[in-house]
Amino acid sequence: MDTEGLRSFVRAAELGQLQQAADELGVTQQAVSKRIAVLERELEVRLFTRTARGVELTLDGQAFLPHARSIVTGVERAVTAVRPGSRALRIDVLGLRSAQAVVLHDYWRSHPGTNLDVVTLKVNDPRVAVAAVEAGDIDASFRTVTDPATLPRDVQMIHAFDSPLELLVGPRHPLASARTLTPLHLRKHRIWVPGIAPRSEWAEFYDQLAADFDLRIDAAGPHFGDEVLLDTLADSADVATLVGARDRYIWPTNHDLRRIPIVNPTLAYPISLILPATNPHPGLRAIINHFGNLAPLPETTWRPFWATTPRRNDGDSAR
Amino acid sequence: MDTEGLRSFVRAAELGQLQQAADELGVTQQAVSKRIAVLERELEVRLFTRTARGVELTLDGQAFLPHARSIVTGVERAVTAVRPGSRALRIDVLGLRSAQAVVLHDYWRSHPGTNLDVVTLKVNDPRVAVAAVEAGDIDASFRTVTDPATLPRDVQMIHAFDSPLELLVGPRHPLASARTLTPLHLRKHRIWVPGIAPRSEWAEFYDQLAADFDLRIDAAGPHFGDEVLLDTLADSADVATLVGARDRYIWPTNHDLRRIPIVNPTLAYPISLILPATNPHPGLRAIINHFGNLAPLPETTWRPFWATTPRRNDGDSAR
DNA sequence: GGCGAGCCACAACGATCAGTTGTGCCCGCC
DNA sequence: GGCGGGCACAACTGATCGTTGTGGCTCGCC
Repeated sequence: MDTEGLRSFVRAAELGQLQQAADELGVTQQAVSKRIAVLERELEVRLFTRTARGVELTLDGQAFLPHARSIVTGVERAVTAVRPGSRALRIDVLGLRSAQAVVLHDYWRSHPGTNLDVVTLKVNDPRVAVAAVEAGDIDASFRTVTDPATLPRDVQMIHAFDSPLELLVGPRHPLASARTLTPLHLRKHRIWVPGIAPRSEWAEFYDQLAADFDLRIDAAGPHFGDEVLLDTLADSADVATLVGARDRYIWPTNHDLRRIPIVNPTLAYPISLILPATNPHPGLRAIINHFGNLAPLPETTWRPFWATTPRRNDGDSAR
Repeated sequence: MDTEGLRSFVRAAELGQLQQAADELGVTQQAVSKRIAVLERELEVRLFTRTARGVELTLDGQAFLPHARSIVTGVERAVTAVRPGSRALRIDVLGLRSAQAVVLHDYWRSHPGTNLDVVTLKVNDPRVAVAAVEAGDIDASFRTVTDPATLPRDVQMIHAFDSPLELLVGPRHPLASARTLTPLHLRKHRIWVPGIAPRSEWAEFYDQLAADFDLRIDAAGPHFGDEVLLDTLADSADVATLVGARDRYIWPTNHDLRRIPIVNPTLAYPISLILPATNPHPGLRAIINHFGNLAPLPETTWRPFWATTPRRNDGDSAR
């Protein structure tokens, strides 16, 4: 099916004449007539009744019209999503289940019609993200560089929001029945956080966390996928892991895992946003404002060093 | 833009290989490669990075994919909407602002995903609606035949719901400040209901209403459109009209019109549904059940004769 | 390092199709 | 009856689609 044919059909239905539709579309009347005929042959249905003064929708045509309209507008949206220069707001997230994606989804649901495209860089390296922002391939990235001094002049990083951590354990784990936990409760228990690249910001985060609270965090080892992780947790009586409270990890009900909030202090993973220092995409401002609507964390919240030292270009510069 | 190209793109993106996508789609790998190339040329953007083991989405490809998906599913929905035999539930209403359309819209919003097409027959004659139901062009019609005996054997009419009437007046009308009215209050006031075809069920309805309550209902004269009607009402100190309480007539705020409910007795226009007596569209049952959720009217409600005499095949036969 | 397997792109070809011009038909209107 | 507006059919041409054949590339294996 050809979308030009659909566009012709929609315009012809709206104008009631093939002739006018043809003029608008910059083709001959015969071409529009042919396009409609092709559409009708494809659908094995008559879309218009031809009259002396133009065309009129049949019942099938009436039923088809709204669908055709939505396809045509869908095509327009699809084109603007990638059209260089005038493309939709494009933001890089770590994964579609991450807290970042959840927050973006919340924003999008409360702002229907926003032209927002959520993508994930193939290379898991904040420097690549910075380069992509600098090059304009993406408008913003939810990644973190722990040393803001390494940012190019035309790229800035701002604090987006904090993601409080929760303990995720299986039913046989000794902490499984707790309603809340403090970091001190986690001592001596093995916390397994697979798939952390060495020297990444998560590696730094967990290193600091382990040092500050004397925890046993096992951040080495490969990650065989969420399924394996969840299966392991469900079966184990002594392994737990940490997840973001806003993450949307969906596990099958048969896993019977528990999420237990950690308080006194709350442990926050700071989510940053990398964006151009000058002329960011206009749609970004509303999203950054949206971060302010998220439930704030307690004053006592623990954060890694790079979120407690002053950040370059924080806050106002993006508004 | 060709929707087959979009379908190929979607499948290739999902499978990560043009080859596999080609096999599934029943064409050669080269054809899929070409389709993608055409798409890329059209969008002036690279959608895939080609690797030795297949293809991988670029950022632009990631941004484009969900849009392409929605277009492809839109095409499928559009086709099933008109495909004879397996088409969407198609219901004829008097107009998109009528109470019937509002109730259908309510239903559709509370049952997302329902394949529902709302159409309007061009010829405003219940006999045409009956014929269309009989022929299978539509699955049901919100029209009324005042004499059920005229229905063919394989077509039935059931009572759908009642639409209580309200008075619609401009600010200068003497009844404009009333909060509710009884039919007796309407005596001596001119009620203008344009566009009523002689001998139609509305003509009968208003004739009976005028006779039973001694009202002055002017149901003759052509209808020049809702805009003219609303303009006239807004300016006039002595003309009023009747509208259904569930209708969704949207008027510009500058019209400053008032809707005044009529009670003691409530005046109900009965909305009927014409549908096949045997094997109605399976989706109809849920809609008919939905009518039961509407707020019931008082026992004392006034109705025209054809709604107070026993109706053929009422109620259970449709369940 | 060489080689085969798997995958994608380019080339050439035939069939089909889209759009153009020219023309005829139909209907409503003067 | 003649005219005007609008749509459909016919014939033609250039573009396009899908096919077969082929080459280049990368990875993994011996």
